[in-house]
Amino acid sequence: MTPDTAFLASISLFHGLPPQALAAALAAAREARYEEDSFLFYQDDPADRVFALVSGRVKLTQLSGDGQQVIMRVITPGLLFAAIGIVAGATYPVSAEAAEESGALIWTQAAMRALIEQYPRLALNALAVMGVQVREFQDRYRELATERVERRLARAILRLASQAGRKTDEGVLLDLPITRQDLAEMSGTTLYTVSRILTQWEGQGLVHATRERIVITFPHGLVSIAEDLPQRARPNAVE
Amino acid sequence: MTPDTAFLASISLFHGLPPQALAAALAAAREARYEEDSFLFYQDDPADRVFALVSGRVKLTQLSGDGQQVIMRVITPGLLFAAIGIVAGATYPVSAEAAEESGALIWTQAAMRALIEQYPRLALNALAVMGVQVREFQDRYRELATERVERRLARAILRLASQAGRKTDEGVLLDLPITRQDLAEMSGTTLYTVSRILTQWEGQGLVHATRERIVITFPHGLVSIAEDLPQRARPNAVE
DNA sequence: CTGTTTATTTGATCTGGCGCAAAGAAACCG
DNA sequence: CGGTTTCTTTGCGCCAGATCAAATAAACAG
Repeated sequence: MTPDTAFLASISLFHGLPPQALAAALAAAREARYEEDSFLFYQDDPADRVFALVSGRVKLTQLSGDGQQVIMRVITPGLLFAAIGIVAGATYPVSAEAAEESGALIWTQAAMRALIEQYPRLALNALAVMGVQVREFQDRYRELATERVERRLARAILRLASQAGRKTDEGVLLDLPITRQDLAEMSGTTLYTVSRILTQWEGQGLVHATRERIVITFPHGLVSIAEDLPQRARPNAVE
Repeated sequence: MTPDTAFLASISLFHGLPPQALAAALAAAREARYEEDSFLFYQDDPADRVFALVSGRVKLTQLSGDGQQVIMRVITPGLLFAAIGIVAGATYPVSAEAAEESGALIWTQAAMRALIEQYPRLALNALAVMGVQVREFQDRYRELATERVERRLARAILRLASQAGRKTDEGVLLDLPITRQDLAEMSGTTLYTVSRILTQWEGQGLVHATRERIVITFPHGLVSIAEDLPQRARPNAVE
């Protein structure tokens, strides 16, 4: 499970870099393990490190003044996060919590800046990574401002499926433990509403949801809801 | 009104750069004028230029599939926007529309990349600019997911005041024409609700709102609402 | 196996704020 | 200046979805 340069090459931050750059990056990183429910860093901590997940799952959450929590992203292996740690003087806008036993590569800000100095391409890659994030949050912001809960939930689940979906004979399993509360925090609603919508989808044969486990049995149906296409029920579904 | 290097130095992208870098940047830019209601670029256009506003006002808006519009940012002179244009292969996530007659400096992607090559510090500055944006949208996303309309509207108005507020003897004037519809699109609600809340605030002596014009007569009251402090009405307000 | 904790469902109730309609009111234009 | 356009207000009905309460149900600890 010790990461190699091939692993690094799969991380968007390192795309297009020469082998010796990958080797240097690997040498500059340190690896750390985190047990379930432990925190990698907290919101408002000085952002002085950059992370890449090697194994496990990490949730990035933001807390409001009155204690309400929102899940910003779920990190799966191969993803870079806390990229803001490259920038001097910043603080983390979210907290990072291991949803299960996890391993991560860590670069200090100094190490990352030294790498950038040597391989300026890294800075452009980092800009691209940030750009994707700006876009994603603008999109999600608009969704939240203009769209119904059902559609937002469909999108949240499809997003999860795209990064942690595993094909089984029953359908696409979301390969991470996820509660109704988590889904609510990802789509800006309440666990009650999530529960009701899932029950309804279950009746339409779109998903099979049990405790902390979601299987998408008819992905096209969810896509229809997310995109607002007309027909929704699964063909042959028992109504 | 022709911008000089002093103007460039005030733009966050160019912070800490040596004078000759500013001169080079100025030489690499071209200036353009836009009349009211004209578009600088459209959402989903290839992002191949970076802009800095010299004069006027520009609205960055995002349109959803079914035609609903959201205002992402209001750009005032001295602000950099469309920074995503530095990154190869991206598209603009928003449209940019001149809210009044405006002037902007424009760098092509090629020009900007050449500058970065020469002054790598630029890349780190660009990262910082993007980082601020990621944070801002994450914050606003959470607000939208967890907070009431009244508070979101208070925040939207205070945000506008911080970048386009002008002190008058009546209070802080939002120095740009802004409709109820605009405010609704900035805070994720409808123009009806905005109108009602403003009327209510007017009664509490917090603001003075007329056609396309907002004066904050008791800023502390708005802050109280934005931060959820207890007392709200203006002392001596006529109820 | 049993008690406890954590997650889920479901009914009942309530309400913030949306959407419509219609009537001002201010700006704009020929 | 008179007609038109644009912006704003306000009453009214309504409903998506939040909130509350309580009953399962699944996992877990000892």
